[in-house]
Amino acid sequence: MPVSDLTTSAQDYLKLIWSATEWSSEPITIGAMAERLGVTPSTVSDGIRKLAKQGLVEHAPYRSIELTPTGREHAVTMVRRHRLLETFLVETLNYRWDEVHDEAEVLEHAVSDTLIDKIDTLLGHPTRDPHGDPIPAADGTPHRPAAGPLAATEPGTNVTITRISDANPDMLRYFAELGLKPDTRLTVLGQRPYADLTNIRIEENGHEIDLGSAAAEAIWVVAA
Amino acid sequence: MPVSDLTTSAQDYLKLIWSATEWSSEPITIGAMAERLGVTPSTVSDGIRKLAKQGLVEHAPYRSIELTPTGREHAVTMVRRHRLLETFLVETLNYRWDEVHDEAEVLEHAVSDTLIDKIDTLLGHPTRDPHGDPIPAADGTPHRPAAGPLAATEPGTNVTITRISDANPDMLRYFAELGLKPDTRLTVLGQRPYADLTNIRIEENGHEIDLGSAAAEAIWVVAA
DNA sequence: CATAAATGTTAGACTAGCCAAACAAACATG
DNA sequence: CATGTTTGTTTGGCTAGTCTAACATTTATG
Repeated sequence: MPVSDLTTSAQDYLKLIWSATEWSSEPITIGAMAERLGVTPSTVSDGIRKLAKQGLVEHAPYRSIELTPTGREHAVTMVRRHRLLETFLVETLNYRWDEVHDEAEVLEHAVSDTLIDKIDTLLGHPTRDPHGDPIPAADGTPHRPAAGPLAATEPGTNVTITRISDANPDMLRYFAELGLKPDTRLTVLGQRPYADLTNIRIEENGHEIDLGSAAAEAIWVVAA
Repeated sequence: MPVSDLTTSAQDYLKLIWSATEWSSEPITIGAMAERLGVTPSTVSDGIRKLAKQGLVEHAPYRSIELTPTGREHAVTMVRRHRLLETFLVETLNYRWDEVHDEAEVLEHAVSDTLIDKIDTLLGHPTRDPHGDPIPAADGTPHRPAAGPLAATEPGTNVTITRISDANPDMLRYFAELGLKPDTRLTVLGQRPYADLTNIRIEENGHEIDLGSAAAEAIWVVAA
């Protein structure tokens, strides 16, 4: 069964479950899903039960949610669509990287596999989207760089930004103004846990700034 | 209310009603709509009643269907979306002109106004789609060339193809093989109404061929 | 370790789109 | 111009997604 035979909400559920374990590894809860999708927990509970009946997730009532191999395949397909679309919107249609998330969120349910292939070809098989997130290959193999959040990086370390969460467009605009984007090099000057601040220097322009914890959690880095 | 607030089926209904009067001028019937949309008449009857309640169509039971000004505005927006998307798929993503109809049919419900504007800009504000159909401007003004179907053209006339109906992809592929596309010049050699055949010469390559009535109705021409 | 708080599930109701079958109006023709 | 055929409408039923409110289970804590 192709992914396009799933309802759009089933596609959203699978993608969300997969995304939750892309960077952390704690499985997502019904409540957290409801929160992210903007629906009530009862809706998600019901939806998950239907996905389980279709063999796309494993779920015993009141217990955790796991993707089956088939479910994971569909989820990765949706993530691939989303990230290729984001890249396409930026590269080909002159969108800014902070504008593409919502547009891709809708388009990913409407595009055909043919269109995705054409985009992939036109862009030369890109491996990262505009926020630095890896684009899974057509065969579904993901590649997860050994990155961690800026908030958890030791002071004194030289790092390179790998990815920036695209969840909050306002935050993305702020990062863009500061010159923070994938591949930007930073030095972590200090962590002040009680103030929830991370102090960094941006090597490209020498600016020293403080980031709150929401920001320092959204930026993922690897040692330079 | 923006067009994106309508359900996708409402968008389809409005577009279809508008399209029915683009080239002919007989208003469409419930039955014809059902046929084109692949649903039963009862579904359409119900849908039209809802559109009337929203002030998008005028419809007294058992009588004809007319778009209100608001309804027409939304319909033209959808036609504009469809034709710009078709053009974009051909120009930017290397689709063939016979492949784009179905893809655009789905995408037109998912794209934002912003995306349509970006496409329009990228393509340099095109005025015709790959099949020769006029693309309504953003302000909704359509432009309808003084064209008529090839089937109704006097023998001996020199004509230029203005548009080719995109309803049937197989037919489009056949036309493409013959070299029939917008701006191709033809001479109508004869009309044989009882055999339902139109005999033409393609000026570009000198070929003389017969077209059945379905084909000769799908090709619209103007005197050269 | 019993109980309260947090979390998840079920039940019943609503909307939108669709269908089949029963019904109503309009139209076409003998 | 009356009647039968064609066309359109209504009714009741189905699915999918959503909600609220009632209920059940798990977890955390006093």
